[in-house]
Amino acid sequence: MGEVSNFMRRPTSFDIAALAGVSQPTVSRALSGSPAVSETTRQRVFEAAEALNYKVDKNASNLRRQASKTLALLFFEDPTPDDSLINPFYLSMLGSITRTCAQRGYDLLISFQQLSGNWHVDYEDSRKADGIILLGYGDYLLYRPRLEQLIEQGTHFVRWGSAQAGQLGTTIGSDNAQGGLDAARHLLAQGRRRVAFIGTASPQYPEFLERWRGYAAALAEAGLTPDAALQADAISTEESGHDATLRLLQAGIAFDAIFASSDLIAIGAMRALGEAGRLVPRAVAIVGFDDLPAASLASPPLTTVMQNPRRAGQVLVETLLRLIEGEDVGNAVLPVQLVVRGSS
Amino acid sequence: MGEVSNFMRRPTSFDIAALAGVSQPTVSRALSGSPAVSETTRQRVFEAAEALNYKVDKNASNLRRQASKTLALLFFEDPTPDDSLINPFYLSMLGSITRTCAQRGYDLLISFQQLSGNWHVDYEDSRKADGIILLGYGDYLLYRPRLEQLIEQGTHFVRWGSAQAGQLGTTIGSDNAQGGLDAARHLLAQGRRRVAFIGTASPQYPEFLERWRGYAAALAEAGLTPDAALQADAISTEESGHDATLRLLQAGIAFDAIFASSDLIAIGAMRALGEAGRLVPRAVAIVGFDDLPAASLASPPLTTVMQNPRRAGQVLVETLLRLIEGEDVGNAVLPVQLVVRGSS
DNA sequence: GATGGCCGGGCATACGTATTCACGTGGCAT
DNA sequence: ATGCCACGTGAATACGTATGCCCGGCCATC
Repeated sequence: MGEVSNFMRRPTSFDIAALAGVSQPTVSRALSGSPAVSETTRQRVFEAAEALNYKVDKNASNLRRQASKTLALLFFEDPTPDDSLINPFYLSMLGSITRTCAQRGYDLLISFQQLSGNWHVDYEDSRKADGIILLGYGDYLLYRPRLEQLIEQGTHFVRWGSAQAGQLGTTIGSDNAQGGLDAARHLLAQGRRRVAFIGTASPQYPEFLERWRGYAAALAEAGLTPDAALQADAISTEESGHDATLRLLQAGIAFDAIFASSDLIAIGAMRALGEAGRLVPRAVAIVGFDDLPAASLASPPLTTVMQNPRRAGQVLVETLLRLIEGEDVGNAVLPVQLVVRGSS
Repeated sequence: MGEVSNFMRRPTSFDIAALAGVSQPTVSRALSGSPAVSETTRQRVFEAAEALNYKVDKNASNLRRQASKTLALLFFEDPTPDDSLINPFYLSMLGSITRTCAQRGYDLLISFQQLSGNWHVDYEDSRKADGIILLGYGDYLLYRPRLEQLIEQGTHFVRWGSAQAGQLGTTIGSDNAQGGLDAARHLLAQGRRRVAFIGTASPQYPEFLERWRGYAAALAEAGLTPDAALQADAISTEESGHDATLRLLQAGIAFDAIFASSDLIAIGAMRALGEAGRLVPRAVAIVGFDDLPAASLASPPLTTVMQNPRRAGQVLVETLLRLIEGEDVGNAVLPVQLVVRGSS
């Protein structure tokens, strides 16, 4: 009884209207919770929709409303041309972002982009998304022109990055300077005096630069000045951290601590130290940045500056939604927290 | 010159038509590469579209074509009610899935679902997606009714799971039995005779069950029979693996090897062994399953059965697309590979 | 009992593209 | 010169929902 043929085409709002004995517009109003429809009518409509297993056609709905109730998340992977090496920190944001989206009634489109390629960020242009979230440690100089383009087109977007003044677009980021300060202070408080910095202090990577600034400020507090010989360039991969540390070791530079600008770098550094027979933390104390899951699994467990990916995802989504609603929102800086473990 | 007012509404295909001196349908045909339009006309249309920075409105396009060129990816998280603990193995599939989608011209919607909640898989019903990918180690008994529902509705979907006969829906999965066989054979070849199994051999978790079967087969080859005392239940978390191992230790069961049914379990087991002062691999050799990034970072580095997430993602997407196109496709079993490291 | 206001709901239309159908044009063969 | 066909294109319409406008009826007020 009541069995609906599988070969019948999908029901439309007209079918519901007919079954409920109302007009199609009333169906639309009832289902979208318009106050213009009485409770009894709404009830009838809901029952009819239930009976026919009716679902609003989002394409038609979006077309009419000129909004998609969807956000797009764009990951940028740096120059890793092969694939699959996604920064775990971003991945752990992902959960939080999708959840916040869902909670606010938005769907989430996801896409990986090569930073180099001309990313046709068509998502908002083609009305598939109402706004865009940009994620990726990347070379800011490559980013910048694209951001200008987005701004010019009036696209709604937020970035994860260094929320300093002068950044293009609305930017959410951790308090990198504070993190660098905390990390270096901690190492200095352990009596370390030759603290190496592995990462880069170039404006190409504003987040790393901020971390370096915090590090430099901590040194200054202790009456020290940054020593260029104690700094080794690395991007945020385990390999790069390993190689940079190796260069320091081979150059014969004396150091008793390392502040690595990311956990992946720190893990690579620990591997290099291990290979060289330098004990952690006895000979070299080490602090990372991010608090990846792998940080607590390393041996010894890695002291690190924790970023809060859950909070980060929430703030990104909420800021973007406010932007879409036309609010005038500013950048946001999220607190970080030093987590002391065995490596320091 | 040629500056377009920012206040002009988005251009439509009519605007392009007017500029190119053709009709709107011709614009549609030209842009979608229809052979029914001459090359010179196509050229004019492309130039006009370029000039006005025109982008096809996907909502209108999808509505008309009755297809969205979008897939939906559903992650299921087991009973972790808090959040953010996503199985890293799935995350590394994610990259491959999005890339394969992009390559085939599909967008990807993503969503996290609580296995317990009544997941509204409206994506295909509401025409937001043409098909669905289901991902998640989950209690199969909870899954099953939902799968039945999906099948009944005629939804196009593929699952990652145990691709054994009797599974509902098209299923892609690793060769779990072979992996278990390889892992246990390897341990036995090292001369170990008391090989514990940490995981579960219940039909609720068919993938773990398959791994157990491989393990049991290897024991049989060596003339041994599985000893129930050597098996400890665990789900795929570090915590659960730790606790299960602790139970074995406290029960005073003698064992000289562990086959853990996932890397997270293995890492937890190694922590428990470490706390108990049992050396790995001297006292206890251990093999995991998955080859998470963390596996090679553990100390000692974890021997494990590698699943190939890149290949997995590709096969999932390609199978789903063939399903959508009406092809009659079967399950697929992907090969695994034992990676021997320091823990065994 | 008449009138004004209000509420619920119907009519018509807009959203922007894809597709069907039909038409005109040119070339070729008869 | 005429008929046929193929090819390129335009006119019209379909897709399914949301919304502005308007109308009819009900209740309250006088």
